[in-house]
Amino acid sequence: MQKNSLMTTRDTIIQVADHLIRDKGFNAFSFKDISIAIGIKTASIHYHFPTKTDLGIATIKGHIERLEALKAELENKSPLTKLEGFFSIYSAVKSENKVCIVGSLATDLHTVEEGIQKELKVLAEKILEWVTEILEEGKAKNAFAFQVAPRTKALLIITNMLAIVQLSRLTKADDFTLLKETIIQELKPKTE
Amino acid sequence: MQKNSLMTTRDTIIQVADHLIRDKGFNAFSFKDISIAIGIKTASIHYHFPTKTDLGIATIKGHIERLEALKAELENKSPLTKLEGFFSIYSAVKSENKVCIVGSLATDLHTVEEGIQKELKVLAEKILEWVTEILEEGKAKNAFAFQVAPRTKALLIITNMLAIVQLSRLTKADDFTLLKETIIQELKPKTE
DNA sequence: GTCTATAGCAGGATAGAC
DNA sequence: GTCTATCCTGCTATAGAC
Repeated sequence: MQKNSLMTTRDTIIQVADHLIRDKGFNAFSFKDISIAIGIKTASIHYHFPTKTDLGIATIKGHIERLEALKAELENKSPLTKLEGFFSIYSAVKSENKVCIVGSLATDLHTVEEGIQKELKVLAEKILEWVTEILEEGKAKNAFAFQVAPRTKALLIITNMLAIVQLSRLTKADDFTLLKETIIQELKPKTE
Repeated sequence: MQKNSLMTTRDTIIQVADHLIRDKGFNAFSFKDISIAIGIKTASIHYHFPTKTDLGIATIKGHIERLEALKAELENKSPLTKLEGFFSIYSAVKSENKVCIVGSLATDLHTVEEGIQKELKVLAEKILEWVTEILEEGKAKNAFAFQVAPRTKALLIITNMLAIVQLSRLTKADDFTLLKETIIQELKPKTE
């Protein structure tokens, strides 16, 4: 990863940290990794982020911002387009064989400071709310058919995505695409 | 966790390591943690397991053994009983607010040595095979109804379990039970 | 804002006594 | 099989020059 000249050093650090967390986990990445990746000394990283916790929080906040932006961008689109937009996040994750930030930090939850835990809970709730809304709208418009409560269906779909990027590191990378397409297919109303 | 006098020191170390990995992650637990938990010095742990990798491999092998034992124990039971047996693994995980060993190590996969990666792949494949078999049998006996291929349905169900123990650390602990019961309900054939 | 230098600590691992 | 003592490495973080 090379520092893009259009980005601030601060944002570049966050971007590299994000990739490292999702590739190796929060406890396995070091300031040295970032230092090497962007050609800056570790002491300089501390100027932008006094502690590793600060960097972790900023990384999660970045995800929240991008999620809000995606949601706003798709506001007037169809429920199916919205859901595909949500899935596109995980397609990008899988294309690099990384994992979802929520899954990565949830497994490390009991080792990170409270600031990170709190911010992660905000992100998880926002994801769950958005997918629930998409499913509710889809059902109301007969774009989707499912029997359980929208929030329950959202949990089922989110857990499918969150875990398949992890599990397909061990089974087959293709299993990601298989699940993504199966989920969309099963949501379509049966024409009888 | 206290050393049970009926267990060998070796097995006690594995048991503690397993809990630590699923609570904090492989990179966050230390020999010192085990040392404190069972009242033995870290150097003594190295007598049983020369390296941390050796301990990690032994921990995964323990899971494989218990999975095979559970599978054998349920061999002559109904598909529903088998599936509930599989879910009981995750109920136990969730009751301690820990996560599945597969998810924990999959997120750390790129930081562990090849021996651990290989053993984890064996475990993941065995889980996938078993659940696929249960679903195939259940469909053949009209105990379960589902539209997709058994292996695909197994992936959907396993990812639900694997991720809900992670995600419900952030949303609600009850979400685990909600998903478990929803999955069983949805598998039941519709009586029309 | 980035650097050099270093403090201070914790980790995995080993040697050798008992 | 467990102990004490220690090595070496890598980590987060800080001080102070430029």
